[in-house]
Amino acid sequence: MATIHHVARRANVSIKTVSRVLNGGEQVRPRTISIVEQAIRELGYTPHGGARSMRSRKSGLVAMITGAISSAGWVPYRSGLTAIPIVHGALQALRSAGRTLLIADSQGDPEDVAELVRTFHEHRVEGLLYATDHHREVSLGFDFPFPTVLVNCFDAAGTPAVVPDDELAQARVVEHMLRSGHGSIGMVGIPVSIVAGRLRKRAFLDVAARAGLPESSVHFAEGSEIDETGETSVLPEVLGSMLGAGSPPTAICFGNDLMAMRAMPVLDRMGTEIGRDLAIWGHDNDLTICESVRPRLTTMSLPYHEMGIAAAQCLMSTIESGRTGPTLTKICGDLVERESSRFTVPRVVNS
Amino acid sequence: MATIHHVARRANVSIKTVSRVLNGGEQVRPRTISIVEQAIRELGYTPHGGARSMRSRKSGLVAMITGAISSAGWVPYRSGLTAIPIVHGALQALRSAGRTLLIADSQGDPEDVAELVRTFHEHRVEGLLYATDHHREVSLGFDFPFPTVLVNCFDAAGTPAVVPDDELAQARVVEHMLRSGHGSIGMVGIPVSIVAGRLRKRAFLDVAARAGLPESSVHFAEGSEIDETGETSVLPEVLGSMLGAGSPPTAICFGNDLMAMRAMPVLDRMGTEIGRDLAIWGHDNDLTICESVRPRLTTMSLPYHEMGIAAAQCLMSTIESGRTGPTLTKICGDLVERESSRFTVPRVVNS
DNA sequence: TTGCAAAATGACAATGTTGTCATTTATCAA
DNA sequence: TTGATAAATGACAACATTGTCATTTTGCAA
Repeated sequence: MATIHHVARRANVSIKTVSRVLNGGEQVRPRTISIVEQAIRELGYTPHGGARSMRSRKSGLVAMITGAISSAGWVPYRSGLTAIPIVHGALQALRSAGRTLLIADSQGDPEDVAELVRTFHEHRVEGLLYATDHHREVSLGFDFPFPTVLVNCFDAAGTPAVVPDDELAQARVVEHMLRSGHGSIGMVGIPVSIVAGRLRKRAFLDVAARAGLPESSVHFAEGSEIDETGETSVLPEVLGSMLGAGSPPTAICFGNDLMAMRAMPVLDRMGTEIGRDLAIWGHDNDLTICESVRPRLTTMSLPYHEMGIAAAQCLMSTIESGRTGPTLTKICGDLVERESSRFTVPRVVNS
Repeated sequence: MATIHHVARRANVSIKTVSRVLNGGEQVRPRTISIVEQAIRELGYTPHGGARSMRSRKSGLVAMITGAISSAGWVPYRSGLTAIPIVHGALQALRSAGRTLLIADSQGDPEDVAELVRTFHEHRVEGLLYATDHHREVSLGFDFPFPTVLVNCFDAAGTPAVVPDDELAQARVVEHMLRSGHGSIGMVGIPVSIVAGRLRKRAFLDVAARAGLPESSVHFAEGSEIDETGETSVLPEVLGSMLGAGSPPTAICFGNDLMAMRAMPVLDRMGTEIGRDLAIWGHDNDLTICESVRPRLTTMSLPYHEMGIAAAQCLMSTIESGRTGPTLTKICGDLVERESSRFTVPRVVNS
């Protein structure tokens, strides 16, 4: 395989000059550059990254660990898939900066992480992105030998992290409800034991209160886990009591699109018609769901792709400057408006 | 940072002995091994993969290109997500063999591939996995400077490839239909312009014919693209004419779970009740869909995870032996039986 | 003890690149 | 033309390993 020596010989220059052409930045005569470049082309020469990294202490490699791609044992369900846009966003940002991504997943096992870090360190990665499948707190357990940015999670130690802005997202949903004229609103959230559930509940209640809605017109209930399979659903009970209340909501936000989809037949059986009696919102912008149900589901997207980009950029700036970036970056999704939040038959919703 | 020299000095041995301990295989006294290992631990030494690869010409790196993670512009829809289990399977197989995965995606742009290959070559990857988001033919356009295995795709040049066994999968669905006693069966497939559509149609018709079903009891129609948004659906028309035929099917297989899900309200409006008048099957085992609809959807899974494992193993054996593996490996999914293929009220389906 | 084979270890070159510093070549004012 | 300076290039060491081959140590039979 061709080396820098072969190129140098062919171009009749020293290896150092070839190196200069390769790396740019230093002064080389344009004529010399083109001679060297031709030699490179003719020999099909590709520099050896390993040798390079040895001398320059720069590998151009960034690693990513993701319990995101799988939790233990690979269950190809929602949870595993959601974080893929994070990978994609990071990939995109890294590539346009000329860096390459090494990827591995932790299989959900913390012991694995130590081994992965060692492997990455062997390849002299310059930084690490650590992504989880949902917004949660983690504890890394030990020091990484390179700059690290958490994605979709955060830790008590204050490692730089990029997370979704669940509070602002929920606030925007409520504002959308109010702007649409709803005077009594409801939310069936994901459990408050989950970070996103906690933050969204708080924002839902806060914004409603600040808007001056009376307590009797603000309904909150906790739905089931993301992966409930439906048979044991609490939705009939929850929706029954919420819509049977004194001043029932005309707008309900569900904790995620899956829950919203599963609520639809329940509402139907109750005789509550979306578009006539009720407007609904989801969370996540899962297109398989949102574009399939009728009416199509209005939802607040999770900005995973943007989070991946932001995290990669944050990491790269840390690598290049040597200084740690901001501790917590929150990114808010967009409200994707479809039909489920509108009334088909125009009517005055509130007074 | 600690190097092999520091370890050698601390352990009072030569660097070569440390190297031997690191790589195993050669004779070293157990006592020496433990002294060296202790020195390694104390110094927190990690060998430098770059230096290693330079001398030994082995990087331990395998690359993966996937237009799978995104097609142009990142649309976080079904198509992009489906191939993730491939990544996961490959990751799993590679890791247990002590290899690390470099990953990038082609953004759907063939020009990008050339650049990616160059980057990978710089890092001296030992092999490449090339995965697509759906089963299709590709043409690589140029020679890769390392062994390559295609996943979920194949080319005219006969590059080793691992693909889903769409024909066998469809055959199994039909056999399941027949075993369940159905005497008239139907299929609303994905377009035959897609490889999977073509293969499945052929298998559907072949198996039905071989089973001796009269032509009038075998119904095939082509549904829309994967990403149809529903408003322009051909399903009402297709299902109307299929179920209005002379001897209408009591069992229908849809081209994918999404189509099956979208067919449900259509069937409902037609007064056809699943579980009483009709049994249905899907393809893909998309859990978001299959576990959410009622009745839950019986489906033929796509073995992406297994394909990832098989492809990685095929690639590694090529790397290690220097000989190219089998040209085409077909892997069949499993039939996942849920309620949509059963009749709730027991009854004799046929004669 | 001695001698000999086998086991264990070490010295040193080689790998492909970049950094350091010296040297040659070009440019331009006097 | 001549210096003086800047620009361009080169020689050689250094980087962190492993391969080759030589040397030392060990184990064991005579």
